[in-house]
Amino acid sequence: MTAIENIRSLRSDARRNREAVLAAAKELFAKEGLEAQMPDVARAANVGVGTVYRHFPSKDELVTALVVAHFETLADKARECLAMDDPWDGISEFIRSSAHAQAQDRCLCDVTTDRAEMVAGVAIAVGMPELVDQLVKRAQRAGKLRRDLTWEDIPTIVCGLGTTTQQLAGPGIGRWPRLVEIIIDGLRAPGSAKLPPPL
Amino acid sequence: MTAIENIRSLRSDARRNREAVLAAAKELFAKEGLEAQMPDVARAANVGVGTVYRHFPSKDELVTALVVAHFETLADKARECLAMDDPWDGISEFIRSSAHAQAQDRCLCDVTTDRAEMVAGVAIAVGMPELVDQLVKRAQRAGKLRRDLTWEDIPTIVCGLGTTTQQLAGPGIGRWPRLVEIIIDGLRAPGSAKLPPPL
DNA sequence: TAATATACTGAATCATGATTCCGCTTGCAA
DNA sequence: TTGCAAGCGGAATCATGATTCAGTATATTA
Repeated sequence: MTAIENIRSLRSDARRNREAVLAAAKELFAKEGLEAQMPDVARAANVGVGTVYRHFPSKDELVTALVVAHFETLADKARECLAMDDPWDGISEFIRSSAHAQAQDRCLCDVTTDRAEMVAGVAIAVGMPELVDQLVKRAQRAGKLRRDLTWEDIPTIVCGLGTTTQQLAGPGIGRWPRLVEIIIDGLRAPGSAKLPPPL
Repeated sequence: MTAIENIRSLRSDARRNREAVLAAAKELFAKEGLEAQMPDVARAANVGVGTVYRHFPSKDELVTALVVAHFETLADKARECLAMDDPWDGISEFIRSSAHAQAQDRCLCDVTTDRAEMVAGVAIAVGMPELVDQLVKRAQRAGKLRRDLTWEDIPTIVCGLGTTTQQLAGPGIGRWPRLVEIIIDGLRAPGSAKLPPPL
């Protein structure tokens, strides 16, 4: 059930292959979403299907591994944002960067829809809720963020933006980062500074 | 390729069955998304699989029929909103109601991701772009809506909100309509009226 | 009400993709 | 340098779910 236990104990070639599979999977799933096929992952990693399965007993486990990696990175980003001087820059930057990550990874989008519980579990495991809550509270204390926002609203906003932003991109590609900014701007506390009305 | 041509020319039982299939499909797909299975649709409609296929040559066509129905309704809603006295009430109400519709229909969410071109085609066919553009321009002329918004931004916002709103609902169910309001509020033109800061 | 074109049913068939499995390699400890 | 446990490859197998089709039923119409 569980994937290979201790990576250190792996034979050198096995370790190498494992990395190759993860890298290939990350890229392929990002591009094609959950639809990406195991044989293709194997091919992309220059490895047989069997090898993929040796390291990740099922497609699900492989996907989960990717999600875990993503959230670990995201948690780092959150800590980084928490350390920024300006609390507003903190959350806004966090939202911005997670939305971008989401928008660049089709699999992440699919997964928040089709494997919601798994994703929630991973997010909790890396301490996301606390981190985001801190980002939110901090910005609110500073009077920069709308008071009626909860940390739970953040993933919803991020996923929503990232997800559709990516799909509907076809016609208006390049326009979506702007949309992210618009939404972020809309989250400011009513009184707080706002860019002057454009044009 | 095309489904049954002239509904009028159908035998009475055929017409009845067709309706039953559509109704069953609408409900089932809304609940289970694109994953819903044809045999289940048949069962739900009290009909054999063969009958489903007689009316809709493929799952794709069935789904398309549902999407068309949805957009026809949405276009009506848009026209209705265009007729409202206050231009701001117009788009905001339109956004609100489409987001809700989206949030209530898992299939709609799947489809905007997996069949983006088809959806775009249908939307264009019912005249959505023009309608939304009018809603946007009208509100902007009245100074109520951010000037940096394009009609293309609206579907992105609506789909994003609706989609994730629905999935991540588990924990914070009941909180999502509020989120829609927050986003809508963020779309106001910088100067225009805004509710006083809550609490 | 008889003839027949329409429609219906659902078991059987197909297609797609995940997963297994077994004979062959290869890193590495002795 | 050997021995062999750990790994590998990839054709074969399974599972799932869409789609077909041959036999049967029923509106319709003359």
